[in-house]
Amino acid sequence: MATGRNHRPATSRSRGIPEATVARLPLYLRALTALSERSVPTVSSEELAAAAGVNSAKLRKDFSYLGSYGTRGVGYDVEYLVYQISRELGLTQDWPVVIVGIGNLGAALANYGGFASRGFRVAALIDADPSLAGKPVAGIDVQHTDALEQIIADNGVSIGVIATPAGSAQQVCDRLVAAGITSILNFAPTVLSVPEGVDVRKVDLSIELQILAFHEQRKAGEDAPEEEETAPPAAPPAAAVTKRPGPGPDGDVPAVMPA
Amino acid sequence: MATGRNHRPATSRSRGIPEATVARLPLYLRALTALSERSVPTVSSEELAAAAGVNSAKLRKDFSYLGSYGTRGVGYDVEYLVYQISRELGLTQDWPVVIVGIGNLGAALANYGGFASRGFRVAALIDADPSLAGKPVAGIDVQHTDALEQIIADNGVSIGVIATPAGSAQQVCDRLVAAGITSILNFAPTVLSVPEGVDVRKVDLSIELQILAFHEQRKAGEDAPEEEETAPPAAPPAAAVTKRPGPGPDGDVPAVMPA
DNA sequence: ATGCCTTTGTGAACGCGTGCACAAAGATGG
DNA sequence: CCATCTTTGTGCACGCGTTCACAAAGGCAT
Ligand SMILES: NC(=O)c1ccc[n+]([C@@H]2O[C@H](COP(=O)([O-])OP(=O)(O)OC[C@H]3O[C@@H](n4cnc5c(N)ncnc54)[C@H](O)[C@@H]3O)[C@@H](O)[C@H]2O)c1
Ligand SMILES: NC(=O)c1ccc[n+]([C@@H]2O[C@H](COP(=O)([O-])OP(=O)(O)OC[C@H]3O[C@@H](n4cnc5c(N)ncnc54)[C@H](O)[C@@H]3O)[C@@H](O)[C@H]2O)c1
Repeated sequence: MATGRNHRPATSRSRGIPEATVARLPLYLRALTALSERSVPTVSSEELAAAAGVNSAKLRKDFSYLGSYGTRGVGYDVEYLVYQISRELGLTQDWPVVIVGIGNLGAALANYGGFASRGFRVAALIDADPSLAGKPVAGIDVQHTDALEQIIADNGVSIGVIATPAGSAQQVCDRLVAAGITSILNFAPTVLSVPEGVDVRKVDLSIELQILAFHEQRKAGEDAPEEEETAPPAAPPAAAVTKRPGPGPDGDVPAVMPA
Repeated sequence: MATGRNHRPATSRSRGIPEATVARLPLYLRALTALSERSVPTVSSEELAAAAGVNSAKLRKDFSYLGSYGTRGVGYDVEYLVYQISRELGLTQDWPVVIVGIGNLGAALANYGGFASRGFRVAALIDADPSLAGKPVAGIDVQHTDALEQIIADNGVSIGVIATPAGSAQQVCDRLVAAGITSILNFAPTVLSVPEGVDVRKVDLSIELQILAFHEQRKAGEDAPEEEETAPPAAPPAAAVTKRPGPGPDGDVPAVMPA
């Protein structure tokens, strides 16, 4: 996932809904919404699971955390389930969101229609660049960072999106938190440190690609076991390479430099 | 994660590196690169773990899967570790990447500098819109979808990025796979079905926000324990007769998929 | 060399998530 | 009302991931 991972350890479970289940609820909701638009009245766990790309047993267990909303022998009422999941996710209310850093990515996010379609409303676009201030992006005037605190307070914003360069991310984060933001979606490739009670999720394209590259390399290595490294293994750390776990993934073993 | 979760179950483990560890290696690599640029020679697991935002024991265990690259009493050699992780992730070679769908998001991705900084090279930008063909984005001419297969074959591309609307994603995916792509990063809000051996990771902004909203709602609920449901819970499933719910319950989400 | 101090590497315990498999529940038909 | 069939809801087992805690390893000073 492109999704953040380390969330909250296990402070107090929110009424018994596992984090892994919460992460899948939007997936189910999307599939259910599609069914709803096709006026499908009911759906079985098997069908819905296929549409969401998960195991049917997992789906049923997930739903069991929400309550017994299905009918045995029939399935789940689509409309009813859409409502229940929406309510559980807090989508029956409107969530004003501020986007900070209106560059390439920030502008794309502002233009993204998928925002509004789920109860998220772009309350403001904020950038530190004075030349951007006042200019409209996606129909909303970009505002200067100076007004950040005021905007958040006036609109009761609790969710912020950071799309600034990595170097500014922590600073922006601190200001957002100080202003009352308690949930942050971070696109900058940095680890943000936040006080207790503030949720941070990160989206890091670079990490996703690197994970793909890892598996890609492994696939290639299986097909062609005879692979030679291009660059020399660099200098080992002085004289400390003591042991190696059996045969490495490929033949490359760093040369042990005699002390 | 914003990252996809369900990866490969346990087909054939890459000889000992857990998926969770692989997902953290880029994080370590980023922190190590920063240290390297500051010419820090060695780093302890405690320091590095803090920089990467993880538990130090976890970091040490992660590294133990790669081999014994540390020195007890001292720590890890930064340069050496950078190389080892880069090699493990397959970043010592160049990975040509194609981006399909050069709209708001695709253009932002094309302009993203973080691509090239890790060995990923944008080999081509592809879009179905004829009016885009030939126009330069981020210094690269957009090419029409017709040339997709040829581009992939000519450049030996194995990683593809999908940034088209959801409705086209599966179709684009199928073409990519048929052309030889074996790793896909999907930004479209759809479940892609791919044959065995093809890796898919998804980045879904909407899902991330919904997860944040869930926790946000819970925080609010804790502060105000006396909260009664605002909207009536809609009609229970009741009799599952051929009831066709015309106008859905008021709690129904708008849910309009952007075309 | 020897002893002390720091830090790694890892065994083991634990908790979470996943998936199987099935009993119970309800619908449906006779 | 009963039989049968479908599908839910879940008990249970298993494997993965996380974390603790500590012995071993190495550096460094004496
Ligand atoms: N573009 C992508 O596809 C992409 C992909 C993944 C990650 N990212 C990350 O997202 C972030 C933004 O990327 P981008 O391509 O849009 O960069 P960009 O340079 O185009 O935009 C950054 C914007 O942030 C503004 N900014 C800088 N400091 C600020 C501050 N302190 N307060 C408010 N605004 C500030 C700048 O004025 C600029 O408009 C970067 O951290 C990048 O690494 C981008
Ligand atoms: N913009 C965002 O911030 C954002 C965020 C999250 C997810 N997404 C998703 O990313 C995708 C792209 O978003 P966007 O805002 O860039 O949309 P967009 O409409 O601006 O761009 C889509 C592009 O894809 C091209 N396209 C359509 N069908 C194609 C096909 N079959 N083959 C090749 N190209 C095709 C279109 O010509 C267009 O240029 C969407 O699925 C969207 O839901 C976007």
